[in-house]
Amino acid sequence: MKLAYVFVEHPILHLDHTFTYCCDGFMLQRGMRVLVPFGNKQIIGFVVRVEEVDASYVETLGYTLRDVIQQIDQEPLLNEELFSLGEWMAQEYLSARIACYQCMLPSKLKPSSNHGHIKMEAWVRYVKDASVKLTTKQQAALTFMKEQQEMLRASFYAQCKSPGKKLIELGCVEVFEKEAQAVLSNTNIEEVSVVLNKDQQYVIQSVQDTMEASIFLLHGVTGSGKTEVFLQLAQNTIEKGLQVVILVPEISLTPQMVKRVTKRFGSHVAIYHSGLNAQEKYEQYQLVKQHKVQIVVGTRSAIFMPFDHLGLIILDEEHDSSYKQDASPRYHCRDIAIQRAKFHQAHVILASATPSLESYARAHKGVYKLLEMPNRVNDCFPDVHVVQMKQAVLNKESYIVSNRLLDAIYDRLQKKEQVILLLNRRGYTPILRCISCGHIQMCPHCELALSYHKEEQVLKCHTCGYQQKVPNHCPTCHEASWRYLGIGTQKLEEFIQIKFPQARILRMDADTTMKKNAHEEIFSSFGRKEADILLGTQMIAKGLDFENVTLVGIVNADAMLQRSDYRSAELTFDLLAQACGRSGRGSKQGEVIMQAYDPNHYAIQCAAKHDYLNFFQQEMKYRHLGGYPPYRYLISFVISHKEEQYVQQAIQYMMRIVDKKTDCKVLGPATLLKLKDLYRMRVILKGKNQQLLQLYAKDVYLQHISLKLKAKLDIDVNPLMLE
DNA sequence: AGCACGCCGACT
DNA sequence: GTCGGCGTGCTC
Repeated sequence: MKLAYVFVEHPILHLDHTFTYCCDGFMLQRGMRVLVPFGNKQIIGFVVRVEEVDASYVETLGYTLRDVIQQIDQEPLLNEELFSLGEWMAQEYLSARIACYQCMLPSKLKPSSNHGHIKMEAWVRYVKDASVKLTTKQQAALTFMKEQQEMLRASFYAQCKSPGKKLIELGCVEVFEKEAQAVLSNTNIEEVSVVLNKDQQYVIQSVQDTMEASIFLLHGVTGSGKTEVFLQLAQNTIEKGLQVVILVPEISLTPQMVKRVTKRFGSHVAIYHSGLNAQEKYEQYQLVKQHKVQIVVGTRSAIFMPFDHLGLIILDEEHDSSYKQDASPRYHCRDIAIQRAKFHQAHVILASATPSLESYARAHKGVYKLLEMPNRVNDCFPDVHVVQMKQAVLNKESYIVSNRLLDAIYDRLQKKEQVILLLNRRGYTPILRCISCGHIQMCPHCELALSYHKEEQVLKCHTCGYQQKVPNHCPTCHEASWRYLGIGTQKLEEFIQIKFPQARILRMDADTTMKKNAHEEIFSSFGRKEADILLGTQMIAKGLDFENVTLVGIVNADAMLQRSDYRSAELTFDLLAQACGRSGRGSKQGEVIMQAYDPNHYAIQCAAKHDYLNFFQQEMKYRHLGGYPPYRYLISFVISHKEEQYVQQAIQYMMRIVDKKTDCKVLGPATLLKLKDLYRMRVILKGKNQQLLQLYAKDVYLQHISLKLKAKLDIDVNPLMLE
């Protein structure tokens, strides 16, 4: 008797073990999907092992064996490398194995009941010559098909019209079904003769001269020509017959990377990101699996593409937090990249102008090889001015935009140069407060103030999406007077428009980029100089290259510093440094103006001086004192439920377990803000030994499951956000 | 995650 | 006396 051990489709920890089915009569292999009975439902399972046993063994199982209903795949979906990667992820991030396998596959191949069907297309192919006499046109059509062998039916009809149909009737040409395939980019490969500068040559040489597979940290300032280095190394790798993956944080924000790679490598490139629909993703996936492309450019999930001879992994903007998945399995793309590179003996290049402290610390210790590109291609950094906003307000200047920044904007408008204004807050004003009683309008589902959006005349919750009309009267004291506190992108736009009525302004934030391709439209419109000022949230600070931009204004440079997160200084520095990189990329000198209430903070000072190393050293001191990463590892546990008492209960059980653990520190329990009607509490384990922490965490979740508590437990290994 | 089984309140 | 609430437990 043949048994199949399968994981079922539900990604929950207490189903994270195999279920055994009889699979006599099926040709099953590890890595195939099957339809199985589960309770009184039929669901998808993922086979991990097939075993031949004798009938007597089945008696000892203690449960009645049921039969596999249907075999879904004829070939395994995952190879051994990806299989063990999934297992490793489950251990590393304490998540259900099936969740790991699911996130490695495009949704059409996912072991889950709601996977869509693969699109088929009708094709025709040549079969045989005719046994009867053909007309001249029919003969011509047949000769044509004989040369083509096969083609899309629609194209065949368009080409050969009714003689073609006759050939099908005669059986000379037959119709068959074939999976729809991605059309490869037919961009003409641009012949380039790039002159590399010294830094670029040095980096390329260093990587190429390193024989054993290594991890490099490429620290290159914005505008230092990193992309050209990637392209050269990719070229070199595919010439050796190996595959390349280039990872970017978000495709919609980095259209220029895609453009440059496709220009250079044309039809050798697959693009993979969340903007594609399920069919498109499936087609791109197949391109890699069938070796039709050698290079993939994509976001986080592209790291799971079915490579089988990977030679180079590039993680651009490696510090970016979108590399971390914020749902289970909470993996970091960097970890996966390193893991896969280890298997393939491939190089990894982590690149950033502002590397994460973790990566830079490792490079310092020699775990990663540090490569520096300290110079800009055009050899000049923008001038940076920090405006002390306290002083500006005392001078009776506007509290939104100081005179210094207004003057600079005026100057650029005169010179027909472009301006980018950054304000990390969307909406009109973030808070609506009653003048007479001080009541603040809150979200009914979250413990957060609602933001006022003037355009739509509504109050929005930026966390859960709740919306309501602005109430006429204060619900507490029934007065009809509101005060609008703070400033968002809508209000900034209005303010700037009043100050500069002739200026053409583009606003870019979550509200203006709702629909597909909105990012690209806004960027390309700005690139065509259809606007003078681009203003928006942090999404405008990343990776863009507009040579006519000579002024970047950061309206509230220190807003992020007010957050309590241990990474707030790092995030502030990153944002400011990235924003500085947007100015003066062309031939003209660039300028950056930062407005801050606390201009002496080292994050602002270091960003203003383009001094990463100084920032790194100061921030490391702070992390050392506070016992934060990269000196310690963290694992966070969040308990949530609609009813507060169940959260309390689960936390108490958890505290009893973690309090007994040695060699680690327990932080909390801390009560988090209620979000989406869920009460939440968090406990953090902190320690020097990551493996030990993971062991403890496993213990916590096993006990949590066995106690059958109502509250939900969420585990995050190496959390990036503690707020 | 579903879903059936099981024990206590408002209805014909 | 029954219909149905959602609490508890199981799924190879």
